[in-house]
Amino acid sequence: MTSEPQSTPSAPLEQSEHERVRRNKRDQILARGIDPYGSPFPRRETIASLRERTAALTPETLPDPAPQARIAGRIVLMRKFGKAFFATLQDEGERFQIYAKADALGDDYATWAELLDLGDIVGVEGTFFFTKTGEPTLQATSLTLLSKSIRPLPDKWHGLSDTEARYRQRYVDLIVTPDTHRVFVTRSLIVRFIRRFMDGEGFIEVETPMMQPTPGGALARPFSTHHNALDLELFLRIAPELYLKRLIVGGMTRVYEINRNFRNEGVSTRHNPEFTMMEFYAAYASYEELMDLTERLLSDLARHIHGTTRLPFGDWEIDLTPPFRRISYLDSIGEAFGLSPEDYFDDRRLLDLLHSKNLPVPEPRPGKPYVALLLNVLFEEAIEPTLIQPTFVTGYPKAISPLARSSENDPEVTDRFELFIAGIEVANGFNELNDPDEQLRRFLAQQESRQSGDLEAPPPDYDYVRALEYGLPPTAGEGIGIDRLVMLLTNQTSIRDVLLFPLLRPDA
RNA sequence: GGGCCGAUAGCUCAAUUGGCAGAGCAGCUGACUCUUAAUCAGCGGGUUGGGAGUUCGAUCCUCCCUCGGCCCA
Repeated sequence: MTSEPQSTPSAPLEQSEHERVRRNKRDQILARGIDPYGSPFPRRETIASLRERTAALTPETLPDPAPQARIAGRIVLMRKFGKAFFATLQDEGERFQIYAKADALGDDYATWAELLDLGDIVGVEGTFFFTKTGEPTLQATSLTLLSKSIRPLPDKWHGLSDTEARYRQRYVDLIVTPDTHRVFVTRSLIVRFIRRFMDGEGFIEVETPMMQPTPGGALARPFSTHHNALDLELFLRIAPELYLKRLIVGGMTRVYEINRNFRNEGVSTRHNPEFTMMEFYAAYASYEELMDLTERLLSDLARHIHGTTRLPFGDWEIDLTPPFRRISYLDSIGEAFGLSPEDYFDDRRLLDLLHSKNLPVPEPRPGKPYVALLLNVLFEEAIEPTLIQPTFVTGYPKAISPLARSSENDPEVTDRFELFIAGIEVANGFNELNDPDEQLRRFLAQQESRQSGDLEAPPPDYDYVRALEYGLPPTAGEGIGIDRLVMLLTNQTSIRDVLLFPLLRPDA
């Protein structure tokens, strides 16, 4: 994988001066018999480890002989003098200063002083010491070029602030924006913690198809694809729900899956066409138990990540200390607009209300009871924006919950909750419908909406109905949006800032 | 899909009532063996996102297009 001595750019005329200069330096390095794309650098210590190992030392307590170290990283700052230079190496987001001087490195010194650039990746072996300003530093006894960088890095002080460039060239963003690196490390910690938590709650992690012949489990338009060998139309899943419940039928009583869902819809600061969800199902449990579990998960998670359950998000401080507030979907609307329970499903009354409050009147949609759409406008306009502190909303009307089981107390509503934090929907859970005939009726109703033009209504999944016919135990299930959770815990107000590679149109 | 804003050197940003496009960093040359956004002296670097129009003259005004951001649906 080493290159020829001569520069072989794909588009020579488009090379910047910087790139020409760097390619030229690379060639000079080759001419001196050094591979500019060096071999592995074994037994390298991370900068974090070196820092930890020397944290307790001071210039007065520096032992003799001083500690030796062997580190590697990208040169992000360099200060050259005539016969010596300092460079700052970056490794896993951590920085460490190295010092190289002519009388210690001999002939090599001139090569490196002349031919190293910002952005080059080097390995350094040397002796730990403190400079006279007290900076912990590694004085190089040998220096190895591990990879020559032939493109200049962004401004060492201002970094990369062009949002588009940060998303398109995330690798550059990760090099120069410490916060970006921090967010994605935290994301990893969050997912790891959630897995450990779920394992501890007796769930087992499973993986179900991402490519499905019948997309289901949510209301959304799918992406479609094609399997050549089987000549089969397939859909990227919009949810794993129907497969996970098949597993409950099969006797796995507690399962979870953390994986991608794909929904063929627009992008916004809260939506990306592919996003990560955790879905989990617990046989014999109720949605109330899942609310309790969710409270424990989120508060433990916040403590694990932040050391506290209070965390900053945008202009707010979110308090994840349990218990979370719980409100009723219908009653919260009723209270906000002075409705009595007998008005909740009264089209005329709700329409008058929308007009009098100057709220948008929804277009009727096939297969959806109009009253549900009216209620939804009222909820989204008046209630959702007020749900800053974590709040469980319960008692959703049956009409907008096609997979949830009806409540025993009130057949018009379902045993369902949604969790809102900072106005963002973070979780959605309910007691699962386990009556196969009722499930089939709902599938067929959705098929009718589909045929009359509702592209979000999924087609019937007859095998799923068959599974229910074998008997699904009473089961509660929940989905938690991982990206949105990461946003909350890392104080990022755009989902693109918690996705390494958010979807963008191809570069012009 | 609609509204508003943006795209100028590798990066971060200026500028022009429409008149030779600038700075800092980065780069190059030189000086410098404890700097840390090193410093000092000098030098080079531009299809002003793409296209069309108005004009003697467009980075600037108009229109179309591309990409992005924010808000709304």
